[in-house]
Amino acid sequence: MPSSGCSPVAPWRVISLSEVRPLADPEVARPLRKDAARNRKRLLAAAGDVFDAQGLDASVADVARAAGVGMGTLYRRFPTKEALIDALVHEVLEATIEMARESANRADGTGLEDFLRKSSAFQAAHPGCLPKLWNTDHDMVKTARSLIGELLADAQRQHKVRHDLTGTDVTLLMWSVRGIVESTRSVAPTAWQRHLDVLLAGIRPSSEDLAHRPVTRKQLDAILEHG
Amino acid sequence: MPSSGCSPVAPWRVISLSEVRPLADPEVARPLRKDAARNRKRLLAAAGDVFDAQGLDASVADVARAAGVGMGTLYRRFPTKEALIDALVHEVLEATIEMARESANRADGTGLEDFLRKSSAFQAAHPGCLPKLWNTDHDMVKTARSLIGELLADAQRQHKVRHDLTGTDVTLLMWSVRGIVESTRSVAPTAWQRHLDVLLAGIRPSSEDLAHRPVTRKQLDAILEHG
DNA sequence: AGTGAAACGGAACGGAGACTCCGCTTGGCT
DNA sequence: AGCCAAGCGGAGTCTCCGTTCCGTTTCACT
Repeated sequence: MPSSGCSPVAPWRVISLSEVRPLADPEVARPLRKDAARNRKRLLAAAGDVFDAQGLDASVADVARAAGVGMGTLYRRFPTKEALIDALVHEVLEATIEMARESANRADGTGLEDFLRKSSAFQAAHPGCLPKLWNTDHDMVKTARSLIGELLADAQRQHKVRHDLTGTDVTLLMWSVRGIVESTRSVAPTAWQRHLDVLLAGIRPSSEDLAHRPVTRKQLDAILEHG
Repeated sequence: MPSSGCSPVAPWRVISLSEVRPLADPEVARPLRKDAARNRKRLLAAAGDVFDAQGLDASVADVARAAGVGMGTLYRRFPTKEALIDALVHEVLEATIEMARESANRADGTGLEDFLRKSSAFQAAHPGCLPKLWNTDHDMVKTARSLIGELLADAQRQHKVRHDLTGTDVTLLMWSVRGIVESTRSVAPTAWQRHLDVLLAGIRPSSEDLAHRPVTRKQLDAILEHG
């Protein structure tokens, strides 16, 4: 069947799938059909809306309805509800990592605070998947952590934050903001800003050290496993 | 039917029910039969254990089994799962209020920090009902808030905490600790202490005010309504 | 235009869990 | 001792929700 005399473009060729299937497994994968790709985007957008509004307990049927597709479509694209949530988490983590990279460009010691303010704002704008944000997607979480570690080190070099602060402290700080966002978003959507003010005041240099020992990295890793 | 010639002690008399039925409605109520009172205590204890271990998603059947009673017994004592949780919340809030009163006796400005450390420790020891702690039982929550307000005022008078801190800030602070307890209890049950260290550092007097406006009392009240 | 693999919709399934019902038991009173 | 309201256990009901199945439709390639 040599139609045009050459077949350099086999039907199974792999070309820039990252745009269409950001979560594709490492095996050979076909690009999605146009309608399928469109529905995948709709589903993710709808899931974000629905979970933002109702929390992760919202039913997948609600998501499918909001996306204007049937259950079958949803489940062909995301094999379980968890996979759907993971995809949302993936997006938020990706954005968070990007923000950490941008803040790192400052290198004047203000990157950490800049990052904390921006990433908190982003999370406040995407509250739906917050409960799962730091309990999944091990690799991205670790990437984020190491970037945050760099931001922290820089801030400490420039004497912008207390010397006894650790990376795990900063992680807890972010979880703390997440908790406030979750608790207050319905009636005081910007309350986290005030809370972050207090936290930032708490991490500034001080003559007296924090009274208790920090959490170890290993302990936080354990949360990822059986979160 | 005058059996003993007098009936000063009618079967419906109301005597010191608070011990047996702390949540009894304001209407006329009989004391519980001995076995019923015993089972009520067992149920509350079991519910605490089960929810502490598995979270509020644990099934009521698990609670009944842990208490060694049947479903019927559980539901005669607590008409819904929510009522059972409310009873637990009630206990924790009661203890919290008591702690606030004790701390207030200091009146040397250290009461607030003392209260925050003790109540956090107590909550960390009873994590099961934390998600509902501040969303139910309006009256007790308001009592707690006003006591906290007094602790704060005293601390500010003695220049132990920053002058621009409000009662709502302290409330958010407690919610924040709650979030950290919930997130870390499985692998780092004392992590909240370190986090509280940071928060306490953040509320100490400072030359620069917090950047954002505090949440209003009214906003926090709204959370109680439709939590 | 024709074809078939991929995708679609939504009804049906299965399991989990909150809650109810009812026949049996027991504490507390006379 | 005897009565009976109160209490008890736990099987059964009902609803909700994640997931699957399958007949129909649509894309994409020839």
